[in-house]
Amino acid sequence: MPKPTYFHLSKDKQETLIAAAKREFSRVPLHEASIANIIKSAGIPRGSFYQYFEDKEDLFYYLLNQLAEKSNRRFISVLMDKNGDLFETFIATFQFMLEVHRNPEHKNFFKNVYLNMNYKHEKTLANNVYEETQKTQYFNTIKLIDTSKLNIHDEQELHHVLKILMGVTFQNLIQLFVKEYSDEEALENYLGQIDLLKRGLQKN
Amino acid sequence: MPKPTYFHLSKDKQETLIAAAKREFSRVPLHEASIANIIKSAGIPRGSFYQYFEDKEDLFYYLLNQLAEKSNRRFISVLMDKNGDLFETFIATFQFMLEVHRNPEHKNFFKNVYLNMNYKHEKTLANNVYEETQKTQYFNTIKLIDTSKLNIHDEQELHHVLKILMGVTFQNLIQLFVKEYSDEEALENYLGQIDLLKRGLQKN
DNA sequence: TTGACTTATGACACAGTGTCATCTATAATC
DNA sequence: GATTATAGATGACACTGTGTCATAAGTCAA
Repeated sequence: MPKPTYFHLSKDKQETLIAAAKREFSRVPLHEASIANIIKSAGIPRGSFYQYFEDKEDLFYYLLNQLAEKSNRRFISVLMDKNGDLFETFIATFQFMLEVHRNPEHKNFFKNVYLNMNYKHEKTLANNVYEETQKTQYFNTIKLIDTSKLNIHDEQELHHVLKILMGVTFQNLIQLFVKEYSDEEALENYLGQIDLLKRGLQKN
Repeated sequence: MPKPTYFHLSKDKQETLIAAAKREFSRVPLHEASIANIIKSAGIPRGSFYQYFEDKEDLFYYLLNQLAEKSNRRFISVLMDKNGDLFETFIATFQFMLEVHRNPEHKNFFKNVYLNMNYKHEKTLANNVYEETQKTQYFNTIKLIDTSKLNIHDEQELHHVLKILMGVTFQNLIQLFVKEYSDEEALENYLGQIDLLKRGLQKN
């Protein structure tokens, strides 16, 4: 999290900084990004940067979290629209992600995020809110799921299902950038995998 | 790949270098590792390093690939032992991985690999051989799979199944380090997820 | 006006990278 | 055996980037 000083800045200055950061993180992935570029682009001195953030990563994950929050709020609202149908929700979310990632404003940023997706990135994208509210958020979300359509016996298995769906979804988003799939190809692959997951991998 | 000069070195010197690299990559993940430490530990001058490798990453992926090759050869031999049963093979491989990762010789190296697992790491671990032989390798492997037990209709779906199983397996290995699970807990979770995958996530 | 506190600033020390001119060893040719 | 060509070794150096810190500048309450 940014230091308190950052939050004392005017909304204007905050946004200038975030915009500069996004520009740099769209140019190159986190580990290649340079603070020098961000401050030059934001027009602030080096010392100031360290008044606001611990380091590069602090800023990056703050930015990523902001974007993730939007997606997660959307995920929840879709889940409600679809009356708790988890598969429909994941598919609609995947389609929405395809749109977001095609948007020039976000394209390169997400490309750099997904091609360098690691545990910490994924966790940030998957958990929208900071620690205190995390558990509550999780329980609120799973309460919305219609478990009657799922082949599960307990909450543990529901958790497994979410893990699997999340994993497959991220994997497919990564492939989108790696293989440079068209939206149609990407969706076709994703639907194929979701379908396999639904009906089971083993012949009965 | 290392430069030709590296392969002209004596086996002895090659191993010294690899050992030094492994030491450094066990200490910290790739992006925090320093060439300065590796050369100090291997006792070679800085200039020599660049005679042998493009950069840090070149050395890292060469090392990771070496270890991955071992695992993949093992995967294939297990697949044959299990008469092409993909689920049994993945489970046995997962168990073997638990053992490998508990081994002090490898533990910290793999911890750094898995906690910073990204697309490129995963690809290296999943494809044992360098480009020329990759496709052949893949086709040889899938020929060993007993597809009669799988709920699939074509090769495309077989590919999906492999993607899904790989993804879930890596996810669980990452969790092993993130959550610091015991081997028993890790295996229980993995078996739970594989079981769900086999029987399908949707109630029929 | 003063003191206490917060924020701003850029020079600086430090760490690490990749290159290159120069030296050394080894092999090939006459 | 002398000479030339080729490959390899070496470490000083230029460069890029990080995080810190002493100092300056605001801000606000008493």
